[in-house]
Amino acid sequence: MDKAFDFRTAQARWYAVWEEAKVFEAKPESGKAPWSIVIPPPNITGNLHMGHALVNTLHDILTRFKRAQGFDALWVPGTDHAGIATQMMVERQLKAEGKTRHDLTRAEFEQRLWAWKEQNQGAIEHQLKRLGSGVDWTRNRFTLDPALNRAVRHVFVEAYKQGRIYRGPRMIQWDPALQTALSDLEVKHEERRGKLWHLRYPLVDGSGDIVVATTRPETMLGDTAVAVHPDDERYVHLVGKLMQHPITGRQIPLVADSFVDPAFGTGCVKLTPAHDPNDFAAGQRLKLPSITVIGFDAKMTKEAGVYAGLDRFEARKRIVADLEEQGFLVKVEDHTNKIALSDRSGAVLEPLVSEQWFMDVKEAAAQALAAVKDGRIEFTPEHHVAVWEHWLTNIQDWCISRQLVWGHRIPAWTCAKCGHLLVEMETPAACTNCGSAELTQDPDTLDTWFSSALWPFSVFGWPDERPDLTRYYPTSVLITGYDILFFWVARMAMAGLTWMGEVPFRKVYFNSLVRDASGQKMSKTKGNVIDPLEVMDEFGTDALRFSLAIMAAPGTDIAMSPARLEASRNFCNKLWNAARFVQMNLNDEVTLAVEPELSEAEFWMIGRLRDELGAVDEALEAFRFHDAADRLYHLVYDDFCGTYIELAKVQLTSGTPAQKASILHFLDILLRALHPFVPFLTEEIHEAVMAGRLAATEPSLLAERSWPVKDALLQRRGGDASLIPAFQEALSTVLRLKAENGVDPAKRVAALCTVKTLAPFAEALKSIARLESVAFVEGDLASSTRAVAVVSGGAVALELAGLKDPAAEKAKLEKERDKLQQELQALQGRLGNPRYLEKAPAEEVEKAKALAEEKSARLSQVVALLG
RNA sequence: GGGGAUAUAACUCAGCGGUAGAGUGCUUCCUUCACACGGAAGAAGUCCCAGGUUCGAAUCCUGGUAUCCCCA
Repeated sequence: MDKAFDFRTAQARWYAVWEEAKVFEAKPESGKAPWSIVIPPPNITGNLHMGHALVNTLHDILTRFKRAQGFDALWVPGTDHAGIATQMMVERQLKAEGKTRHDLTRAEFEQRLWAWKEQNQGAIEHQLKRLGSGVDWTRNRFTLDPALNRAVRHVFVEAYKQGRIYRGPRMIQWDPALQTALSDLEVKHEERRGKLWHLRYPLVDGSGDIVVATTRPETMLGDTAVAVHPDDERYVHLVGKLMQHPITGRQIPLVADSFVDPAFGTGCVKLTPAHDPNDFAAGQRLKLPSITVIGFDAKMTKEAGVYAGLDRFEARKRIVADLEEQGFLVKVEDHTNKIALSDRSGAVLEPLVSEQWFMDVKEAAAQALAAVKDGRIEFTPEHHVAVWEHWLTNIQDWCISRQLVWGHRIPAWTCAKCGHLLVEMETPAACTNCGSAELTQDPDTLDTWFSSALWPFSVFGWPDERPDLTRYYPTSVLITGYDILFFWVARMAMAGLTWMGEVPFRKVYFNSLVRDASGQKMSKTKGNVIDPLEVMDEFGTDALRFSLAIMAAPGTDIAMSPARLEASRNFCNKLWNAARFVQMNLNDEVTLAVEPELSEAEFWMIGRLRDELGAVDEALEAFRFHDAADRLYHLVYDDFCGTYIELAKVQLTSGTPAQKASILHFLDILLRALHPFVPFLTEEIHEAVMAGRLAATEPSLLAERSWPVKDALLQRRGGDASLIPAFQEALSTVLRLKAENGVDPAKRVAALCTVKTLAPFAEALKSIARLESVAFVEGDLASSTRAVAVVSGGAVALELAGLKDPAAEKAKLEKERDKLQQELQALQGRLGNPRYLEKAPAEEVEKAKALAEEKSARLSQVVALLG
């Protein structure tokens, strides 16, 4: 083995080997219990970023863990067609060629889109492999696959028949830049500094004026009323009167509706049902006409008269100027208002009435809500339940049609002859009403999330009955970001419950956001993006994965930093070198089949492994990835390398095969436990160390070996393992005395110890602390030629002749005495409190008593040394 | 306007009723038979503030303050 872990070699080799051995393929015939998870399909436009790296690392850890536990573990991969994002990319490409999509036929444009998909899909898949993601590539899916299209059509047709999907004119959020409708979720509200214009509307009967306040004067051309609150005493007597519109001259009534906020502006608002969601609703309640003055191109329509053809913002300026000139502008105030922006294009959205397809999700929402409330779906962290509840109880119908080409085409046809609407699974040849063959398919496609919602069952072949579907649905776990709680998680829950009659996943883990070292969100404009691909080249994939895992505390964002990555790289190298040390001291006789010889150090190590791996197991089941990784880190660093190998060095370098076998076993157990976290490193070590030493029944790939928690060796108990902590204390105390007294670490001095039980560790102490001798004696160690310190159960001393500084020595002891006295006082205070003795658990009291005794013993030792 | 989260060592964060923890950084020392991507010793914290519950609170409750996120 090389002196340092060469992650480049390991990363390049193993993925192909695992794939070749079909390690990641589901084994439905295996007779094992199924465990399944579906990937949150990355966009085909995507490149691996830290968010992907985190989600997929966690997926991979769980999947490898479950596979090792003996489940038939399946991780289904796939990619998402990402309607808007992809179409934007291709349109940009066309623009570079000096064209727009309208220069192409629909078929030609579609061809360009597919070509782009073919070119780019491979990138993200390759990057997932680099990360080590053990997905079942034989089950790879794409959201526009014909099979998945069947699922989409099936749902659309069935839902239409049931009345859950309908078409109609509604007010929707229109993106003038992308020329499509959006759903409410794709809208971002942003605060902007604007104006509040106060406008005078004269009453027709000449009895005065009404002053309305508006943030959007350009829409006034579409006014069909002015509204006040029905309880507003200032205006109630005027309700029903007519006003003359200051620009159009049209006569419009003053109406009352309780949606008006009397405190806003003047308490009078103009009503423009065609251009504002509130006004649209009020217009319907009050049966007001609706006049559209802004078109889908965001320009003023013919209805806008002299302003027709102007851009909406230009029209605003002109209208305000004209009003001012004609004396209708009362005043202008500064005003911050929330405006609706497109999450995708950033354009200011225009609320417009438009003929779109909608899905009524009220019933499904109620089901999804119930599933979380009654525990059929469990959330980690739990607090997302509150958000889930809030959203699902206030849910609106979902606008599912998009004026895009890239996506699932809506399976609806209109008959040119009789106007009949057909919604069908298969493309109809003739109108079912009049028999005409002149049918035109709806040009629109469905919201990308429509197909994503079906993902947990469409990937298994639904609506067809497939063995995979019955075996792997519902999936076991979903891991995804909380930012798509509504977009995706909620919709999958609703779809699963509606179409499968069963939740799509039993547990949902919401992963954290990956931020930069100072906790800032990563963004290209800030220039603080850490690219996982670069990290994998610089620190290694295993270091990246381990860093992500050890920081993945549920509910807390991850601050990724080079320092953390370095720590993980060092950890990988540490494990590598421990393995290297073991490997270089083995001969062919040492195999995992050899019965290990166990002594105190081994029993101690077994105890550590048993405790910690048990905790790792629990942590993984509860999605406490950071806890699991942290325990493994310390198990390797402190316990295995720091303590055990030091103690077992003699056995390792010159012991019997039986003695070496125990060390080999421990390493084997650690490799199996760490494999889900750092698969490349551990597989590489496994090959270097375990090849030829595995039992014939064991798989030769670590990726196929079992989870070590139930390993027979870990069940062994015996020996006085509790001596090890005492030994560690004695050792570090000796080293401290050397350092404090300025003794060169290499200088061999004589040591004395009053803790007789540590006699068996004399040789270990001598060699690790580099002492001349260790003598076990009784009585007081105090002497002017010795540096002395108290340890649990006694004291240790170094013979230093003239080297030490008596004053400093005394000060140290006095400080320790004071501290002990303080601690003892606190403990005795507690133990002297009758209410404590009465109410605290007996176990606690016992612990406090034992501790008090220990402190007291130490204190008398210190006092004795001080003379 | 409504909802949620977070405040712990210089930095980034664990812990979340019973004696304050990690990684990094810092100080001092060590090229000792795997590892300087290493080893050893050490310094460093009114656990945001104020009340309350409790034998006992960094940990639970209430109210502040600050920061962040989501929804309208």
